[in-house]
Amino acid sequence: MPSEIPTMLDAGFIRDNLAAVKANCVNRQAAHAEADKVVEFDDRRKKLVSETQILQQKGNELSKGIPAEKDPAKKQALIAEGKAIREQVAALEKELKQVQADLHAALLTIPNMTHPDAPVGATPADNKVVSKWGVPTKFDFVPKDHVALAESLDLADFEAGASVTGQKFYFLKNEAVLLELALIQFTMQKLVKRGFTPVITPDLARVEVLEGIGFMPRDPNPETRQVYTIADSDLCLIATAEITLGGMLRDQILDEATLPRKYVGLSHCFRTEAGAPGRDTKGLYRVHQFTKVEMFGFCTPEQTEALHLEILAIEEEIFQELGLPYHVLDTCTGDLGGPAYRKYDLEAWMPFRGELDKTTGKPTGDYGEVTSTSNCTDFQARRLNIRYKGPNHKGTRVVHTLNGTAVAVTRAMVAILENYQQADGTVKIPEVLRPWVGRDVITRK
RNA sequence: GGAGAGGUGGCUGAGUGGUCGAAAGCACCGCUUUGCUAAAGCGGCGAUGGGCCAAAAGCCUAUCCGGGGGUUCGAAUCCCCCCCUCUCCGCCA
Repeated sequence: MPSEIPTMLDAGFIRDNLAAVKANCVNRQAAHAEADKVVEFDDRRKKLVSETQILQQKGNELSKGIPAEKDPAKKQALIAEGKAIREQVAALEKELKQVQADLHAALLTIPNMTHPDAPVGATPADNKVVSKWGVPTKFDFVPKDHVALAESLDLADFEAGASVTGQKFYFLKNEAVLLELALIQFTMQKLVKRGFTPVITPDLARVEVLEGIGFMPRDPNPETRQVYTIADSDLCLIATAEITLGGMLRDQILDEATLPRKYVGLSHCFRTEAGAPGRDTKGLYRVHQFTKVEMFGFCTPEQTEALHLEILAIEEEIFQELGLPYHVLDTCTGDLGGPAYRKYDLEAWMPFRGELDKTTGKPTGDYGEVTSTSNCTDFQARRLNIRYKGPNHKGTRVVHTLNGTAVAVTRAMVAILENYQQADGTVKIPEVLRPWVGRDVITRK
């Protein structure tokens, strides 16, 4: 058979664990998941495959005999018979192709399985706080939000961003520029010391790579499509370096001795923010383009849990060293994306998020997502066709992939500006960034 | 962007219509020989799907020579489209 279309979950796995898969789909709020269809299509596929193979075998044997046949009449008869077989095979293959396409479409509706300890729940409200660090910042003066700070300290130009590119684009200026570069340096240096290989990735990638990671760039509806596509090409602007870092090793067979492989990638990220119209319209919290340093790991199933916790620990360390209060959420089943087996979100304290206080009319402050880390097990690697070979098993096995944000610059900047502001309107620079920013405080020009 | 060359197993590389999944070499694994090392000899060594088997081992079978389509009883080999790499030229940060 022509090589199978790589699938997200393995159809055989779904067949063998149908009840568990269906229960998981319910927990994941995947109402449109078609697990039964997967089994049905896969049955038909198998049947067609073996029918085709029997015919092909017949045809192969026949062909083999033709050169030896000396009698011209008999030879012609054999050729005619071969022709008939070829036509039957072609018909079966056409049918098979359709079934494979149906199967693939059904498979796309099935999310990854879920870590047994992940909280079961429907909405973000069911995410479970698993740890907390620091104390939400209190001010003994009237604080400003980061937009006001950026304006008074001349750190960003949102009007110019809107004018040149559009709403939710921005120019960074002055210390904000140095802050971005400092955040990159701070995290890169840390990760390199931890054995991560630094990478600067392309900011664009092919549609197939996006799909392999779990994005849906072919979403025909521009109202819901999450990524920007480049006209007249099969390229998209990447939404995260997870896409390019995962794609980096696609179609490769890795040596088990080289696992786990850990990379830290720098890229720009582009997001249409479809489905979030009117949310967080001001400032840097939700923007169409930002810079991000991303961790990405390839490992064996045995290593996957430890690597996930390692990535989470690094994310926590980064925010501890930045001195930003945060908590960590264990993402509930209903809030996990398709590819994630388990996901932790790290949310930093942001004084200007949250509900408006009814008496003062001012925000009460809330935690806002700054980084996250997902263990995608073999979900992405199966589609990207990334496998490994080792001495203790025959053939190849699919690797596991994990990702985590080291720093998403704009979100970190929101947290820094708002938490580090002082009564005189200046903003202190977190200690660990000072060597790269080159100063201790951001002051009025 | 223009002209040319080329994409074959982990690597090098032969193969231009039929016992070719593919010579040979390297690498790798096993065995033998040899004070050790080294070397030599012999053997093994691709992926994916399907089937047999309780399962593993093993066996059988189909498909895969950059990707897709076509011609043919039969394609690595012929034709078309696409992608990629290399060389030269042009352009350019």
